[in-house]
Amino acid sequence: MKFLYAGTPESSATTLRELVAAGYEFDSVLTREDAPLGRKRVLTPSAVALAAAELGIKTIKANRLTDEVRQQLAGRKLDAALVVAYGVLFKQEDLDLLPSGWWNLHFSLLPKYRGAAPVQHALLAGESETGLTLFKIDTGLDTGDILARLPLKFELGETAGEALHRFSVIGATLLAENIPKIASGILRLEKQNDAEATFAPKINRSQTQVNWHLDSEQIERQVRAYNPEPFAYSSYDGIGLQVISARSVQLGWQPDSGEIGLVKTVGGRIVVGCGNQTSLELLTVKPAGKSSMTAQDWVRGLKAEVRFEA
RNA sequence: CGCGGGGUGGAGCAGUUCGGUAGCUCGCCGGGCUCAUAACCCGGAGGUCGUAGGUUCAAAUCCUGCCCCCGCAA
Repeated sequence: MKFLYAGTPESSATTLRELVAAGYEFDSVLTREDAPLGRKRVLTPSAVALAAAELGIKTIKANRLTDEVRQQLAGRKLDAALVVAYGVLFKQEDLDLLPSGWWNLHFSLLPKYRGAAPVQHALLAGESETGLTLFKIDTGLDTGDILARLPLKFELGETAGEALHRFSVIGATLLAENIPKIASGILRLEKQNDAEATFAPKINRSQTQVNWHLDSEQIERQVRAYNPEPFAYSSYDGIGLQVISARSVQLGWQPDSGEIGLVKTVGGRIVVGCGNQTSLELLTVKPAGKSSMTAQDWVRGLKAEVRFEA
């Protein structure tokens, strides 16, 4: 049985490493093409490409399956593919290439949170629980028939990055358990109920600015969901500031509507006034142009009182 | 050459415009006060001012090259 592994980001690379460490072998890896990254626009391979190189697995880089890529895949006589966050939809002719099918590990309990950012959206929604779903890929967006589901709880204060890493490790064991089934072809699949579907589109930077009029609990969720990418941010006096970590607190200060966005120090802790008389304690922060620092350090260097643009 | 911010005792900042040997808020060490403390008081250690070179009687501060960190944009 020859398997292909397809994926792109860090969490997918984690799953790949775990599987290989557990003794599973892949004929080849499919990942996105190198992309220009950072200030210097250096052409950078994806996390999965790096992992594959490290593990010595043949790598095919493609942002979509062209005829050439299809020929390459066909030439390798693959049986099935495990897909973890590859970031590309497949056409029927792509799916037909592999006799035992393409299987996707998705980071939610489908049909909820279909799309690119399921963990982030589950956090935003304040879910205490989400999970993993392994399904057979069809031409829709996370609409295929389900082979296995595994519910998972978020840990207290967990960020999207932390959850993603944890889930990708657990995901490797879920895949490992099901690889024999896929290989045997003896499968019992369950259809998704499309009526219950919800969507988790890619996080857009325009939505990550903190709206201090919201309840602090809601803002805390955003801070966690947008960490480590792209981070919730706010600004004051034209200076941008990323909120790396924060938590909703009750410290006896009930900010009125005129104090929304105001930064105060209460008992040595740095607190921002939010909507409905709630307040958010800033823990770690990164002012534009600076490295990340504790909120205390940030305030220590300020010259005057700060009020965030709400 | 996409735009921009920054590198000053362990941390965050000031000082750079108008050169004259380093300051603030913390942390740390020691002592005191207190039932006690993240509070307060007293004392102390700790800095090649990113780096290389230049100008000058004198450079954190002026000039030139280089390195590193970061925000935006992509």
